[in-house]
Amino acid sequence: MDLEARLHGTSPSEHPQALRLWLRLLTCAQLIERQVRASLRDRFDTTLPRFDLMAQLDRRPQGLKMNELSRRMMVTGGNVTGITDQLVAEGLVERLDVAGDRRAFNVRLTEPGRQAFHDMAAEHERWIVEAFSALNERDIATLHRLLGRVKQHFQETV
Amino acid sequence: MDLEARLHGTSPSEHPQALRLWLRLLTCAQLIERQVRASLRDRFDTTLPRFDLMAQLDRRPQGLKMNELSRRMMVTGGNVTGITDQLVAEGLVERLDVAGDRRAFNVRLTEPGRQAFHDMAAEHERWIVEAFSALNERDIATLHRLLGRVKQHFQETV
DNA sequence: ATTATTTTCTTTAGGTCTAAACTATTTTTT
DNA sequence: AAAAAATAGTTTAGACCTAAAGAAAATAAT
Repeated sequence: MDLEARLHGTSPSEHPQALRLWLRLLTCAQLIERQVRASLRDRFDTTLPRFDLMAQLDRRPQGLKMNELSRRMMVTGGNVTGITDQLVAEGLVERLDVAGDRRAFNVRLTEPGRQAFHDMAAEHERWIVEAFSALNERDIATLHRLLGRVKQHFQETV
Repeated sequence: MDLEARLHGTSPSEHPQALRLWLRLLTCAQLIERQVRASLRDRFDTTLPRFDLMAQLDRRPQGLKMNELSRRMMVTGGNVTGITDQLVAEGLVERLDVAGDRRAFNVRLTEPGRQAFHDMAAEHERWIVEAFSALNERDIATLHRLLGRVKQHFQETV
């Protein structure tokens, strides 16, 4: 019983296939995201936004500026401020002054933060692999390619 | 610039394809959902949860009970209470007593609510068709089928 | 029949997110 | 150089959502 239920009982042609696809896409995303959130909470006592922010930082030893984090995480700046505050309070990331711009700073993982992230990331990866384990490599590649077209079209036209 | 940015600069094999697929799926869902939310606000001065609740009710003239709405919308009961309260206040839905169970009631679209929903739904459908317009019918069917497997696997194992 | 359990819905407390207003700084224009 | 505009980040008000506790009614167990 989920979002797609609202289409039950209608003839297949009554709604465009695109609408059915949208509800299914949303259902899949919500199911997986919900499970990841619950697991992060149960296993590591943390949240998805915190994990996401650390993931963005993991590959940049020099850190990222707040607005870069905001763009990459697809959330508002105010939101990044709040999440960063939490992580700073826990000692997992730090704010560093940017030379030549006193408005900005770089946010960077601390060493404990990097270690904590790696522990979480390894497990997170297993959850995701499991979530898609009904598909073989070829199916995954197909999905990835088709969704790539959706994403590109969206970014070109909006 | 989006969620997938966190994978840039890593070799393709460093992360499982499943992880790359997950970030792309999430990005697509967020891009589309965000656009739908903004359009619902700009065009109809309403929100996605309100639209979703009305969509669930549209096909059931007799209405749905709160817990049925909660399951179908994939949100908590308390949340449904709040959204329903708003819609009742606006005269778009109504609570009706259930014969033989004084705890429950059916939530049903009023006639103005049904009309308002149909107006919104027609436009909503166009937004979604546009969002997936980079794909042909066959691609859409493929995506729908593969995501169906993901959904089914998830519901079987979790 | 009475008690215990379950079901249905609401309330509460708290976390998350957004949009918009705000502060401080930098860049551009004049 | 001074004013205007843009940029970086924070704060605020409010909508949304959850988990957990609570209230009322129905069902099951004894």
